[in-house]
Amino acid sequence: MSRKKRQAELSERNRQLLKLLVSQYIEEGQPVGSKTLAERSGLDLSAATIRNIMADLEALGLVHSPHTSAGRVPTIEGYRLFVDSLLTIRPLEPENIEAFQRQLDPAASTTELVSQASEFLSSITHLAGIVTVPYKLASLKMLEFLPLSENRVLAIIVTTDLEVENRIIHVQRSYSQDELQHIANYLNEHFAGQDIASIYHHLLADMKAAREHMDRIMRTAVDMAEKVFSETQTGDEVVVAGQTNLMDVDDLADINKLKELFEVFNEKREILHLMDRTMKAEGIQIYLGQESGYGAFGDCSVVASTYEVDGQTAGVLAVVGPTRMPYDRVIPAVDITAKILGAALNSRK
Amino acid sequence: MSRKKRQAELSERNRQLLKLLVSQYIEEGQPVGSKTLAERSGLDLSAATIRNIMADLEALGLVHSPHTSAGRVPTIEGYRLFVDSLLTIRPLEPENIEAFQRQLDPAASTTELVSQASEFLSSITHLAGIVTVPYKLASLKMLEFLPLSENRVLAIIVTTDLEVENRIIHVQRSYSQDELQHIANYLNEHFAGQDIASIYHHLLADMKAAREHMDRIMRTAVDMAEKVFSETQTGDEVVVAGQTNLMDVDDLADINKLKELFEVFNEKREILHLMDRTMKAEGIQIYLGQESGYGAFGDCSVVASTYEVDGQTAGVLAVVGPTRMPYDRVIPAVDITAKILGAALNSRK
DNA sequence: GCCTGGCACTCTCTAACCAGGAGTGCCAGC
DNA sequence: GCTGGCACTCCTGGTTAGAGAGTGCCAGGC
Repeated sequence: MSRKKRQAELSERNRQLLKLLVSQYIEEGQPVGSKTLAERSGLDLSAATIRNIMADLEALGLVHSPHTSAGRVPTIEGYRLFVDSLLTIRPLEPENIEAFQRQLDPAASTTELVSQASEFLSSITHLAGIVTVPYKLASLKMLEFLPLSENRVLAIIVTTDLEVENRIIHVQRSYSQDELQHIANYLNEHFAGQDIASIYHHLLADMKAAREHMDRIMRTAVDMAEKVFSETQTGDEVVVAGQTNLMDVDDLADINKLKELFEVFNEKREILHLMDRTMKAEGIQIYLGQESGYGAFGDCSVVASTYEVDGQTAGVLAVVGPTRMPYDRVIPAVDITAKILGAALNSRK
Repeated sequence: MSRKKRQAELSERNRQLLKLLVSQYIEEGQPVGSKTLAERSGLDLSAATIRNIMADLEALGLVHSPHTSAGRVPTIEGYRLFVDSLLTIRPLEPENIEAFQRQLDPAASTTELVSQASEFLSSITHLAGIVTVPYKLASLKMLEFLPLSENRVLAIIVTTDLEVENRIIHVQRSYSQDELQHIANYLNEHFAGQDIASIYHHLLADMKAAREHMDRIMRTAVDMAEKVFSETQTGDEVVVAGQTNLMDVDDLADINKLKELFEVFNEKREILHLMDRTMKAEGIQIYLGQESGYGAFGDCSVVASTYEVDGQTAGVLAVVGPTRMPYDRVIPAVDITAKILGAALNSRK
């Protein structure tokens, strides 16, 4: 009895049938029955045989039928096997890629590039696109302090990627414009051109080593810089585009589910978590349904990839859609977008 | 025949009945019939009499029945009359107001305050809140230029409301850091402390008058300032909160309608249009359904109000929800939020 | 002239029912 | 190991019937 094969090997033929079944289901959204499968397999097998095979696949937990007399639908495990080893990629049309490349303005700021990438992802897949802004990738161009009332100072940080960030920091006493200028000059001399991340670490070393030899102003300079850059570390921004595309997806017709999902997008916390996990991996990651570990992603899956700047992974970009999404298109879309975004960010160094 | 009354006066009794009908419908969401109305009117009239009156109201176009044997539902005109002259306001609980006031951080930046206001609106009404960031309200604290490659200059504008804006402007030739410093000094001397709007107008006058007497550097200073501030004029930012609340509203169950609506929120153009119209009016404006003139607002209505800073209308805030929304709560919510936001912005001058 | 109870009528809503169709599992035979 | 055949299950769509809600109109009363 083939039923005994259990976890054991899956014959090439059965793998092909599973592949067909999953693609078919992804396309039509309907449970697929033995007859259709027999017709389209090109394997010259009868429906009855297919039925036997299906029973095997079901025993392996790869497919399941919603009720006795419906066709089969892939399970999460079925999808897993499909995306991991059965899928044939359908590359994007060069026109689309070129259009995207043309549209990217090399003079634009980082956030703009990121949001263009997110838009592109969502428009090409008709799903939701997510891109995190690059993590501490920029280096410092200029630092500036402005006195505010009551021991507060406004710090303005301009980075080489043309972002301007501002933070209000609280200090021990109030400083005059001149003092602050002095401090800023000192810090600019030392840190301009360095990348933000290493400034933070460099700085700590400096501080401990040289503290004795500094005058009071220099010490406060160091203290202030620490405050400024420790906050800057948290690069928790993420740009979501095309959420509304998900409202067309009939697998996500349940308004309440959809609401939960949208709230996750707004909250951004869970998203960041997931993006963070992706950061640590390599290449394209696919989180199928509940696999992601977030309840609200019920029938949703995520195709994510890191992107690189300067040879280092700088951020993550992803597409969110129903588990029943055209992976053969979405995967290359994510892949190419990651490469192009990385290149665009790189070219501006 | 009372049917002849047409546009003529509406007896006090009939007005009361309309009021009851509308409130009842807003609460229950079901067409309301003569029997319920007779019971709750407190007027000691029989259902049959009510029916006659309803027929009159229908002839006046204030109510209409979805089909022969359903109760009556208010028309847009019916709602109009209701909100304009029948409604009894139910003020917010002081606890809620105080909680909001406590939560507003006077040290926060303008955008933060605005988005807190938007959050508050949406949480108190369980609908979507919209707040525009104040229009040219701030005055200039400091201006700074940084040279970029290829005739581009990064301008950083810090305003007294602690916003930091940056623009990339294109210039005729490239300038050195020193030249730019020079220019910035000149502009800061002249414009620091002035409000952004009047700088733009002031400046134009200056330019025309004094151009002859300036050296070349000063002239370019003026040119650059013009570029910077002309772009700054467009204060087209708007903060939307609680969109997802609208997904619970059963009047908006149609996913496609909802999608259109969400896209309007994302686009922001139409929203800004509407907010702009509100800017020009005074007090609370209510746009019922199609009245707003925007198709996507099909079954939605908007309760909007300007808010003032420094005695001048500075921006608009609004609640968007189904036309069948509890106006008696939403109106005071919008009203009080406008006042509190205005006060909070004012206190930071 | 206004209000009322009564009555017939209309329309929606729900449940129930009944094919028709699709797909299955199992079996016996090749 | 594959196949056709067959009985069975379950969903689907359309139809029907009855209940319920509300109406419009009418005739009669104050």
